Amino acid sequence: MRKRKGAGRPTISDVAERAGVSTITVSRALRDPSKVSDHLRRKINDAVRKLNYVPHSHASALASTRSNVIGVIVPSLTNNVFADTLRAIYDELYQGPFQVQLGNSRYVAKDEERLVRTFLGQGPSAMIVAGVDQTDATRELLENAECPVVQVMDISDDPIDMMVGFSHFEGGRAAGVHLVQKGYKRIGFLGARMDPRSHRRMEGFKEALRSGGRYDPDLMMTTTDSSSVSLGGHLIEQLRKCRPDLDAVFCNNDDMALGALFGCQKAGISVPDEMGIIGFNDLEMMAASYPSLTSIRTDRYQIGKRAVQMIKAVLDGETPEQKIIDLGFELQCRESTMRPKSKAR
Amino acid sequence: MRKRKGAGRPTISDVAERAGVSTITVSRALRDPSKVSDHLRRKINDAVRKLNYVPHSHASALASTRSNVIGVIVPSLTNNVFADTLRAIYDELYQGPFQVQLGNSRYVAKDEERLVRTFLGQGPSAMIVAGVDQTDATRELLENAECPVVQVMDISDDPIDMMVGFSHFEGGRAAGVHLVQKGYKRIGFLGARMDPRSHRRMEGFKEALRSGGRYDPDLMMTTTDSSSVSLGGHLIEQLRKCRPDLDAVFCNNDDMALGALFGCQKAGISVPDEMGIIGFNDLEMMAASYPSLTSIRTDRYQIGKRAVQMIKAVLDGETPEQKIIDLGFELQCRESTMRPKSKAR
DNA sequence: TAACATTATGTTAGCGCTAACATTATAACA
DNA sequence: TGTTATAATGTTAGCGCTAACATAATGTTA
Repeated sequence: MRKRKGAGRPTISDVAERAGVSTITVSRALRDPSKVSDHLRRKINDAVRKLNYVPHSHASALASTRSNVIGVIVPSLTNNVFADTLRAIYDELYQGPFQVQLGNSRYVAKDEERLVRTFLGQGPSAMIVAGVDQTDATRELLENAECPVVQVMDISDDPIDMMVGFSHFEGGRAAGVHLVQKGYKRIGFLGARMDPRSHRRMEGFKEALRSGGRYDPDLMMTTTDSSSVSLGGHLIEQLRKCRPDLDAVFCNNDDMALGALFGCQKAGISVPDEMGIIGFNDLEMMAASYPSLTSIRTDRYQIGKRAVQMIKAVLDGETPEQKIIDLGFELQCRESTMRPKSKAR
Repeated sequence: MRKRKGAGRPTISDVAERAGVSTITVSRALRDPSKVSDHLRRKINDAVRKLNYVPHSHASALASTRSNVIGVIVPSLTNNVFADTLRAIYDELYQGPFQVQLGNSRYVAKDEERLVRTFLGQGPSAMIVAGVDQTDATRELLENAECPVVQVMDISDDPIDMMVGFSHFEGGRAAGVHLVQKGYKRIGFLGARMDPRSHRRMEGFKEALRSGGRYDPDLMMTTTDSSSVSLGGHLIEQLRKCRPDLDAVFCNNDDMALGALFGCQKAGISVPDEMGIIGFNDLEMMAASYPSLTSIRTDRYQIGKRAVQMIKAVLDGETPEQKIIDLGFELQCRESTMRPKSKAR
């Protein structure tokens, strides 16, 4: 006799038998209780509890051609910026039928493409991807995907489907304007792991310096190394070696800014008097450091939350009033750019 | 006529038809190419590429009663400690058939239980859970799970199945021994979010102080607030208010240690002369700060890597030579505990 | 060359669930 | 009261894949 054994755990028919109903009634009772009479629903729930029944999600996905999986692709698992957004996504999805399928592209476009392909292969309910700089192939895959797609962290005027983020260019520009206004003269840029978002921040920053008459290409220092606190220290040391008259830096992100602060302290350079420092993202530590560090605050948690809310709305059949949500940013001005003799105009 | 439409994408029979073989041959060619002749394998691969075929993982999981999903449950998505371990898990699983199912228990035992229940409902290939302090119900679920289970980050002598981690008690003790050896006299503890692992670190620390004759219960300061840099600053300020003679602290983790450093700098207290500071985990920033911060280095990445390797081995039918892997830790002695007039014995 | 082992491929049924239609019980109405 | 709408439940087939067995093709040995 040809028999397969299954996983051994109770199935929907075990529940049905025990409750004295058909399997489809159990199925309905679990997915949409309103479709089943109180009487049977109670019996079914009893049976479920007795048997410790858990629906088999793969079977359900196969039969319904809906997976209740939301694919999320981020470029880093260790970067706090994405961690906050991820946390929001998980929080927002905690109650409810959806499960997260998380992928780490490690800032490699080809890896992202591979992940998108794999995830789409599972017929996800929705996709969330970081950034707006997908390869053409990835874009095409996502455009043809039959599910809502949200690009997060960044915005552009050409969404695949929906977007939640803020303008990195404007964020960079705000940093530049701030340093110019504070009266700093020889203003540099420290950039690690120059991904597309960092590039746009740098471009915005440059533009601000240009309009302020403070742009000096020699002071723009970038590397493809991944960002870290120690790297911030090394880069500012290096930059100061070539250009000892440097008097302010905008750092790619907060780790670098903290590193730059330590680098200055090590070299006996006073912050903010001899060196202004501004970071990006405003991680929690920025307010707690001594001196406290100026940064551009971004609301990563809110980004994740709104992305999920948009997805839920679309899956519920609603049409979102806006496809692009710009959450903006906010300059947090702290001690690290508070020159006593500020030349604010 | 009764017809269902499916998801519209190519199925294994489309590939089979195009390649002129049966579906099972396609299935074999994809899962275990060695079982199919070169000739057919080539034709099948061509067809796969032409049709852009991606196997339907749910169908596969259902038919084979194996899901290729590895469930991972961590208490925090934003804590760097788990992020490193997670990254290792993803890296190690990147090539190969396995997919990660990630859950965030947010340090709530009941949430962990819920997640374990849900994950087991999908028939995972393996489970990785953080810590050794599961509820009885969670333990029972995992013990009865028909898959390998690895508890990570911590170790005990009573594993559910397998373990990779290190002794937090010993880590705490090492910190205590170090401060005593360095000649500090009034040694405190700053602990945020006192989860079970932090508790064990504190207990080890206390024991070291007791044997060194330096234990003072009034100097042990804990809170259930989640740890942060600013909290480290607040706590040390508070502790010093009550006990101005405090001359060293062991911090729960590195964020707190960094905060304590900033707190001291703000108050004009010199580190390490007037205050020794030691953290836990040795995040990257600890070496880069000024003064650099002493910490207990733990290899979170390795923990994740080894956990996955153990799982792979077991799934390949091997029997691991050891069920408990103690990866240990390493004291990184830096400036923050380098008293000039050290009274090392 | 017969007898048997080995390898490559195929046939069939079923994994656990739900879509689509079918049927029956119940309410609503003229 | 019979007709029809509505709600509650059931029957059947099939989602896309692979386990288990069956068969055909090839190799190996005495």
